[in-house]
Amino acid sequence: MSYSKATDQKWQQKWVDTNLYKYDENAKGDKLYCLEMFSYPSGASLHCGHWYNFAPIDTWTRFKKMQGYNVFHPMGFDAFGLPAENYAIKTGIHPKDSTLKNIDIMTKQLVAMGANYDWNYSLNTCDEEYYKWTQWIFVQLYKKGLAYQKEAPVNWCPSCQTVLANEQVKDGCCERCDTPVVQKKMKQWFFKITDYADELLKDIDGLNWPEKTKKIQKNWIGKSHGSLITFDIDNGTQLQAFTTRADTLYGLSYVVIAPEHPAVAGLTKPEQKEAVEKYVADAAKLKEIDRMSESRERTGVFTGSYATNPVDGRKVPVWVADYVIASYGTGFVMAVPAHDERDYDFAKRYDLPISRVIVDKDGNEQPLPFCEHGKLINSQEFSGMTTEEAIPAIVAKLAKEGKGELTTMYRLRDWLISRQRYWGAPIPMIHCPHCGTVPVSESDLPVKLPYDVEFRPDGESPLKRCPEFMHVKCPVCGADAERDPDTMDTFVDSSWYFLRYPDARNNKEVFNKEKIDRMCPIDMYVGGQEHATMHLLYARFFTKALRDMGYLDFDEPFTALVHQGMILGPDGQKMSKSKGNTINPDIYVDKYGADVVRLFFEFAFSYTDGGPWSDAGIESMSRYVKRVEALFDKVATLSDSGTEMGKREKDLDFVRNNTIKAITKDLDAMQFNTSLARMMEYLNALNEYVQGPVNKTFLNECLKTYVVLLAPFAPHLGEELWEALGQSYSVHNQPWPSVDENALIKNDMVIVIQTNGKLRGQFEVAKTTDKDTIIAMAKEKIKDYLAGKEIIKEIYVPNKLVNIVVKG
RNA sequence: GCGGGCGUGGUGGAAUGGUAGACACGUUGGUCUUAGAAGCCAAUGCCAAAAGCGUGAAGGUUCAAGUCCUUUCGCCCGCACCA
Repeated sequence: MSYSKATDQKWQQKWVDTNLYKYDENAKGDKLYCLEMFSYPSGASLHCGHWYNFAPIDTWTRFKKMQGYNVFHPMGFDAFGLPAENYAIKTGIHPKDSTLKNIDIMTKQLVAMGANYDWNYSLNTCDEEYYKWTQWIFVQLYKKGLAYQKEAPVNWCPSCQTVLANEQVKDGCCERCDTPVVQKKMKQWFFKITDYADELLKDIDGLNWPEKTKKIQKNWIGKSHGSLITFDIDNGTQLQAFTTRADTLYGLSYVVIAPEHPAVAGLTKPEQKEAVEKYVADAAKLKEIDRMSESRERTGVFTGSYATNPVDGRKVPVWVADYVIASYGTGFVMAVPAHDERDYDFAKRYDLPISRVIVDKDGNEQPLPFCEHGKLINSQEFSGMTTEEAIPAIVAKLAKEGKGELTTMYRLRDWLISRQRYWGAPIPMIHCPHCGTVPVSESDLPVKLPYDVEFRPDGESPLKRCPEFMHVKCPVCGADAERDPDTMDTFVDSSWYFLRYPDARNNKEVFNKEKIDRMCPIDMYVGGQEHATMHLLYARFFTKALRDMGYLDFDEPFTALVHQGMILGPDGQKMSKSKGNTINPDIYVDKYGADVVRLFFEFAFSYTDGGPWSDAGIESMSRYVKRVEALFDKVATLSDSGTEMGKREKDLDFVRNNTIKAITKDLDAMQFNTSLARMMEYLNALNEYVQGPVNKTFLNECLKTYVVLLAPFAPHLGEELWEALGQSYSVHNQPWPSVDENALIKNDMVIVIQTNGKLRGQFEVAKTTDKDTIIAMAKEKIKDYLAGKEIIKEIYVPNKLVNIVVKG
């Protein structure tokens, strides 16, 4: 026997011929919906990251199937997106053609991996049959008031030539291409995810997700408790400021408005006009990364206007300064230099008054700026109160005049989903000169993405240059109208794909409600951590919005979540073409077979950590496979020695059952590496057993157990060995072995001897031995250590150890 | 700055407060071979070794600490002018 790629092909064919992985929703067993994040059909082929995500989870789902779960495990493709479009611009190959070709290649490779997906449930987001429903959901969100258009300063990536969502900007740069992002004022479509901020935050606690990911989402949503305070401005208007420190209001020195704030022009007095306009224009030119820079000095200009402090009627100047962000809170803040670092710096720079109104808890004057909570001074009737007492008290006083309220603010902002690019789902909206913006009739969906389009990016959507696409009749009044030329962020496509899988061929509705409620939520979701604030947040929002519209009945899409680690290059660096340290798994599949590559990924690291690729590691798994085969070859030549079930057999049976027990537990927790370590130990025990006389019947049982345990890890080799044992197809339909607890009961136990916690020796005794005897035996064994020492205490941990506490 | 996480042999990595280093890789020696490779056998935390010392460092709790607590250093990640 010699496992190779040919073995893979033999069994892959048989699996297809026998429909082994066909999902039957009526099959018995508890439903288990397990999903890996679907992949983008990129250029060449499945890379190590895909393998590491998919192969171990394939093992896990096989294990769960053997345990009796009715496992639903589909796979699809996140097929829209910029890389295909950029590739098209470079090579002239149409995104649709390259994408469909890549999907075909990747599907073949997933089959070659030995994955157990039922392809009848597959989907692909660039398919009309799919994006029809993406557009349908957009229309439902629009009707529900959760999709709206707004002119706002947005993040613009000059390289990708499109706007980006906040979640797609990292350190002021485009998450995809690392180009510094600039702010641009544009009319764009948003999804009102902020309506769900509170629920998205609240429900995180109930999720079986990695704590870190939960924390990242909580921080991203960023709830903070504070107050809204209304200021009268001397131009007759009012402005609201959000603050967490209403207790410092008596220390107010000035107020600040963000340069992008629409009220800036109205506040600017004629004599300040030139300076303010220049400042606002300069701020607009700044790249996000420069504006965020810590080393930058805080600058601003006086608008000429004054605001009235609502608690004491004093007038304070209104400044415009870019240290205030238009999109957080109200874009207008009260400045208390004595108790805020930023305001302090600013006041120093522009020589604005600084007055202390907070002392520490003990009444001491701390150096300014003092930003901690404390006690109020110089604050009229509130003097002497603590920060915690003063905030509600001051807000209550303001509330009487309608000028204050306690409130919560979120960092989360609405999700900008328009993209000025071609390769995405068109936004199903029509702009009519008479009726305004109206949705496409549902019966007219999908709005098909035209094939022949000049998709060179120039800051405008390529679809704008396609008259056949743009010209349309208004669905309300029938007048000549225009389509929305933008396409949707591809994260929209992936925000609901997991809801489509169970009913992927439904052409009447987005999905059947009864079916989706039965199949969802997803019991186990596996994918990269980089989606913590993007995909995972958007998908939760979609689920809740669809629930509120009555299309489904659950609150959260992903009950449990696991992030696989990352596979690095052999040099320990992140794999990248520019570093030349990429590994193509195909080469190794050809040379060693898919099972060896699977085993390497599963054995080499703990799943959530990942680590560097290693040729030696692959080689070692190949040797393991050869050792397994060698054992089976050897046993085939052995004849029964006629031995009874003696000590050697009992010892082997112990290892067998111990292996079952350990692997059942470890695999459940996705600890593939330790599971395989147990398999190697079991193999070593079998090898030792076959050195001597064998009870062939018993040995065959042990080998059958071995193959059944191995099958989820190495599905092709598993079939081959199962066949070699003369068993009937398929090993993957075998039940997961159960532990014979009797076999784990040993007559003897090993007692460890310690003095003061230090190891001094060990011995074996019968399990029935009583405590006093064991302690006496232990003392006898280590009498040399005890000589001349005083015994203070004797500790016996049942069945485990004796610790003698000594002095001297 | 704030918030998380992680530091264990030459390497990847194991260890419900109870034998640290499972299982592998590598290395060394042996065996086989004309020779090499592969296999197989043995050894392998440090120290020549009895003893002793060992989980980034320093304290503490405990009969017993990689594991719990405090301080500290280093690395990684998330957020960051969020009012």
